[in-house]
Amino acid sequence: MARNPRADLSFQRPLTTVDLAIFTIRADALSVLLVRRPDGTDEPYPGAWALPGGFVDIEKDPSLVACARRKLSEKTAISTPYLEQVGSWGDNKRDPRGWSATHVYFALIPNPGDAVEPPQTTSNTIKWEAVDNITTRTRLAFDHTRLLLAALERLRAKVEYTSLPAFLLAEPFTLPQLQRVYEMVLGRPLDKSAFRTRAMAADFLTEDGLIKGSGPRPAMGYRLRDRRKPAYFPRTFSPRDK
Amino acid sequence: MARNPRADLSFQRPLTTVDLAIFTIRADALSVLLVRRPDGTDEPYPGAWALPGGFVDIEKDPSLVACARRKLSEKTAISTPYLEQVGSWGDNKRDPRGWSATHVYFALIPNPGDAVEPPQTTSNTIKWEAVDNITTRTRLAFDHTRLLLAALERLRAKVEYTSLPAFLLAEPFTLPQLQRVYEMVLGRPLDKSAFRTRAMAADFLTEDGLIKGSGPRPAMGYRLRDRRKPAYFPRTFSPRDK
DNA sequence: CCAATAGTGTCTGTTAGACAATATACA
DNA sequence: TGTATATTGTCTAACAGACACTATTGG
Repeated sequence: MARNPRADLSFQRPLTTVDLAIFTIRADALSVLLVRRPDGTDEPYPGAWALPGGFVDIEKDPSLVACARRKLSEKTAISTPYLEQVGSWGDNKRDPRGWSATHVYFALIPNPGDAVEPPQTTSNTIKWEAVDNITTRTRLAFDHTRLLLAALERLRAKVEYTSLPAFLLAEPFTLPQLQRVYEMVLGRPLDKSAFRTRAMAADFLTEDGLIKGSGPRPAMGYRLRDRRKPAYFPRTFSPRDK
Repeated sequence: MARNPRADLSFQRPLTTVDLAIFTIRADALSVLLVRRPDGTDEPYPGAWALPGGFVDIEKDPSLVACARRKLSEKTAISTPYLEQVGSWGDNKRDPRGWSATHVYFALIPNPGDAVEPPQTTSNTIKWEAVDNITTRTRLAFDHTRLLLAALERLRAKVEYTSLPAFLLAEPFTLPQLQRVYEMVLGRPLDKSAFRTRAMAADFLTEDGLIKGSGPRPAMGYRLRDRRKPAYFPRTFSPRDK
């Protein structure tokens, strides 16, 4: 009934975009990929840093997730990341070009080396930024600061009770490496023994031989049992004194 | 850069809709509001049951949430529900009228009595359906079965560790009533003593005088300390034998 | 043998769950 | 007083966190 008067579909449609928060570990810190907005007088936020993303192309993109994957591969050449939707944001203010709604995803990729920063990108159109440098006072294009903080909040919340950080490491990795990633994302130290107990109990790792040279004593290397989805712990991490 | 060739915004835009899973407790069961699609040859799924929702009206709706609230109040006359976004779904198949993306919210409202079913709606254009009757074989319009199951999954997941079910009760309510709601949503019994301990420890209730007549011994009535957002428990419910 | 990191063992406080016991209303 | 429900108390197993201890490498 509410749709009847508009069955002709002639009314104005909102702009539809997909934006991505692509996380990885770089320089011993959780980092996110930013791209520079193009210059040009008819472009909003020219030259500003933004999350990678853009309009849904209804010719090229069969779905929102496909659109997210396309934009991800355009920027990183990573084809099998962990990808999860954060949510959507839409109003008449966030884009000066008109009423727009964006669908936000976050991706976790292993430390990408140079796969993400081909030579020409030293021409500062793309960069990794440590998330600790992102605050509400950060000036990203559009409302991307807000979107990024929401993605970060989601990530940190789930890290408390899932194996998500494993997707930020290249395989094989060691348990001490994995623990360091947890600590970087959460911003607090974790007990070694408790961490190992939890990780093994969650049963999402398979042994893959000792890794030498990483320190005085070689550590066991592990691979993920299932790279598609994380394992869930029965409880969250929580310090005793809390 | 990816936006440059389209700076004119002349490309085709997806259809943008908002759909709602409005939950309440009815007839001692968790239920969801369904509306009947209008008849008419130019309407998709004529006469089929669907989640309430529809196109975003960029004239009337300043934002997606505002759009969700508008559609909610059109159907239920409830103005202060608990409202949470579930996510968004979009592809070229889900709506026969074209590439469409929908933003899905779920709402929790107290048992509404007749506020939701005014006299004329006995003309079967709107109904409450127990969620236990919803399966993947249910035939709702569009992909609404999938959307509803996602909303239900989200609700059930959060009920394990939040006070969300309290939003399904009219205030004041008793702890046994609240426990029954938890059990209805989760589909399993909970231990009385453990439930009370958790609820009181979470500190989201305020006493509101004894409620007589609900049984042999009157129970304490409670109100929510904050009707805007739920409390979070430190752990999930979990039976010992699991 | 020492330093450094990997990995394990032990202890203890907390707490959820099971279940028993008590409290309070109405008939 | 009896019955039904509300509310509290007790016991125990599980387990996270703290922290000490052992293991294994290179120098």
